[in-house]
Amino acid sequence: MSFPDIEYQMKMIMRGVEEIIHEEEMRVRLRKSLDTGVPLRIKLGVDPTASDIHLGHMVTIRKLKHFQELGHTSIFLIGDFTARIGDPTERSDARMRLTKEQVWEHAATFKSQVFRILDEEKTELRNNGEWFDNMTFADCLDLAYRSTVARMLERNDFEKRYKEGNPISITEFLYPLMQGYDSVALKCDVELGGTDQKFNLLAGRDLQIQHGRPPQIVMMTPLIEGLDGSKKMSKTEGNYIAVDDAPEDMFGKTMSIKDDLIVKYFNLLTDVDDDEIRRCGQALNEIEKHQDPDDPYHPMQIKKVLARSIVKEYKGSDAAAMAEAHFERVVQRRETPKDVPLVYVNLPRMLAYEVVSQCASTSKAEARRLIVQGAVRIDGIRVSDPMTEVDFGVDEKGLQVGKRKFYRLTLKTE
RNA sequence: GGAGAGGUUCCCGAGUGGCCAAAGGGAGCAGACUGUAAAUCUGCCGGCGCAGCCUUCGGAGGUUCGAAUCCUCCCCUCUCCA
Repeated sequence: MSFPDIEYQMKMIMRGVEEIIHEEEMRVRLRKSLDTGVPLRIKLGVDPTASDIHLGHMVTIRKLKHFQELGHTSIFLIGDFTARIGDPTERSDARMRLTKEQVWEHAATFKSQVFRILDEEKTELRNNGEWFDNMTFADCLDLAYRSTVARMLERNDFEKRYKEGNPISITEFLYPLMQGYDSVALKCDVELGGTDQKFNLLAGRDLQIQHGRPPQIVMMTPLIEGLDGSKKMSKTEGNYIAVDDAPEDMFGKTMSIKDDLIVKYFNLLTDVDDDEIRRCGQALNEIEKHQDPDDPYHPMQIKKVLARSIVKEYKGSDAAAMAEAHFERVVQRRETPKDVPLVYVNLPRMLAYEVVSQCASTSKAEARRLIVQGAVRIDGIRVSDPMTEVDFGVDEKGLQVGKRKFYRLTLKTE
């Protein structure tokens, strides 16, 4: 196996990396693999605690991909076992325990999402149940012996929870050790993670040394802010763009990020080259010079480029183009989208709120509110009385609820 | 094992016998505005056959005309002592 020269590799690897421990070790490792022709082993572990992979995960997954493209061995580790304990990172209270079944369900959907980006052929897909499932209690004690309570309490998450009188389960103390042991078991040269993972990542180095192996290099990527613009993108916050989102949603959600985040998103989620990103950043700092909406450096145009490249990466160019057209049509021009789902109704005449409740699957109270608030249009005409009667004749009726939900209604005929 | 504190609607958190479907904040939704699904402002924010009724304040019983609020038992969490 041959690899590109070290400086080229470093450039690829280091893009968007916030911290590396240690850069010099990385060079030494790369040198060695270049000399011996043996690829490095790069690990990224993800616990299947939820079924959606979102762009926050993709920052590290894309990094894994970069290594893969350079010819190294990318290991995607599914934490099927650790998911049942829960990573205490950034938690303010103990996690709910998941059952084995839930975990496997999530894991299955993970794979399909991850391999949109990673080359399945070249990826070493592992799960940590491989070694943890068969550990004896004695093995477990041996692992626990490797650290101390004081070390654990050094961690901010724990210290804070402890001080605030929130519960910390003993198993959560075990978590960093388990993640670290993954690195021992997989003989990792490098482990990737977000900056919030520092403690867990470093645990891997300690354990590797204790097992007489060279410590892994730890590479941390920045956390990416979600749609609310301040909190980190996460399932819990609901501020995320999911890999499985429909192309239009993915595009629209990207368009809704704060302007300040554009450059960061470019850096971490696209392969757009550095110079171009710099030009965009420059333009965003001088908005007054780019007031013409057709100017390619108008903030909205820049954001469209971003949205397009993100959607393209996961859904392909055609879908990206369609998503963009959809955005222009529905959001910018406030027109009805092209593909409106057809919904069958059972009765020839219904009250407006019943129609809304049925189609948009809201409660009836919610439907009434929406109507009163002016969110509902039937055939383009705003309906403001929930008790308005709607007749379903031969023709379809168009229903709009809020800005983004559209339905075509037609009477079900046997 | 002993002593104390606490578990409230999606989340945080107020409420200690009727005025409580339960303050306030966050999230969410809607309207206006906008390059934008941003920001801001305004409104909504348990359900239903909706001026009324039903379900909710860890769980199960009980007291009372009436309970998130009082009593009993149970479950869970935290703190201190051992």
